[in-house]
Amino acid sequence: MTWGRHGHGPRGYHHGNLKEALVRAALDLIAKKGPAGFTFAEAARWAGVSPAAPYRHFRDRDALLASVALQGFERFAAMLATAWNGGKPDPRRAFEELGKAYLAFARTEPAYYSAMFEAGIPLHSNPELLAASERAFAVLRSACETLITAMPARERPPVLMMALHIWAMSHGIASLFGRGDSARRALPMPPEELLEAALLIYLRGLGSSPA
Amino acid sequence: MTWGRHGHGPRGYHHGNLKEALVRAALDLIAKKGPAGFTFAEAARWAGVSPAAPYRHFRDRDALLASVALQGFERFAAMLATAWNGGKPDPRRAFEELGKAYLAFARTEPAYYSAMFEAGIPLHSNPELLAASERAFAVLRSACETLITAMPARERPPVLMMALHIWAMSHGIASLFGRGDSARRALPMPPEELLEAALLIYLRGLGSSPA
DNA sequence: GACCCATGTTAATATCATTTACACACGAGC
DNA sequence: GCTCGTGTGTAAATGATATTAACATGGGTC
Repeated sequence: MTWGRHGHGPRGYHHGNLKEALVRAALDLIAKKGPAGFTFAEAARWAGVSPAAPYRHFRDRDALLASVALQGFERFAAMLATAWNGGKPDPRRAFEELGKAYLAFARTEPAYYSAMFEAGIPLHSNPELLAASERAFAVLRSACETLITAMPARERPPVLMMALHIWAMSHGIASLFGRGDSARRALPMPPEELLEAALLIYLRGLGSSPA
Repeated sequence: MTWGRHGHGPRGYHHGNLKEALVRAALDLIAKKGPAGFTFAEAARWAGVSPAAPYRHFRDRDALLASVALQGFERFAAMLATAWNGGKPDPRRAFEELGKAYLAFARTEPAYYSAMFEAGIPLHSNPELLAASERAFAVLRSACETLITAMPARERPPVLMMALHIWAMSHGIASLFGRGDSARRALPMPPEELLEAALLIYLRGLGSSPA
């Protein structure tokens, strides 16, 4: 009962999958023209339905964007969790993988990333969205927790602070330098290395590394 | 020859200051409804001219946005330079002031900040804009240089890398947590403290701080 | 004092978001 | 098998927007 609907081939009066198709269409359009260039009507066209059809599934344009962001946060959390992999083989290496995964997501899924962080969607207006973003952040936080417990008690920073620092650094690098073609600035090194170096320095600053 | 033009009082056929008035109007509108909600027509209305008038001064909507961003980068650079103040009274303290100034700008001038970093304007399409952003970055970079020269030769990191790290961290905190009302997340501490702590840890990680 | 050009205006086109009234179709119940 | 109801689409209408083209104004120049 699920077609694919990319504009080819006829279909009945009912689409069968409009909601999902619209999310995918939004992704493609955002990827192509940025979150601002994305248009409700064009998403409908791409899904092969009339301009009014999307309103049966989303209250308005922002609701569709929020849906994209929600799915984005879910995949983001999953990708981060996979990279962290419970801290194996060892926390430090897993932590590096986590950082790489963060940038990889921003680079390979710029549309999701845009919807999540740049579309200006108020997280607080949507409990599901907020919860999904919390789940993604929780991965980072728990990774920090693991790293912290491996530190001498005297050096342990507040978990939340450390997690926020890591997140801010990752997000900063991702949004300033981490996008494929629309990178805001030329870099002397790939973003991954920049982040890796930052994490090393930061962790050393916490005192968790043998000089 | 410069009025104020806020919709009050008559004016002749010519405005006299349209270009500047439009930039200011754009600022107000962006502040009020985000860069996406800003509309060319509304800016014209606010300036008291017909919807077509702005086209005499800006190629299109994006050009106006770029103008706002340009002015933003200029003020940003000036504000950062003032905060850094040549590294006085001493580099470490001045560096902290620099960080605070970064966040203060994002908080007190969210409209500029949005136009500069979130409106999706391609820096490369506009040499002036690129140059202005370079000037702002140069302040940060030169501050890093000063701090680095004060470090033991053995510990000195690459200037550019350090500047990029600081910028990314500041930008990350500013965009994730640093906006007045639209803050994306509740924080256990003010953004300024979060950034200050991050900078301390980072600098310690570089080895520039006496343990 | 006539003219030019920068700067505004009006009018027109095309596209959007969004709403309302209407159409179809599949499934529940008979 | 038939009928009705609800979930999904469609068509048409409204009001706003971006952008362009043709026309208007008026201050400054020669």
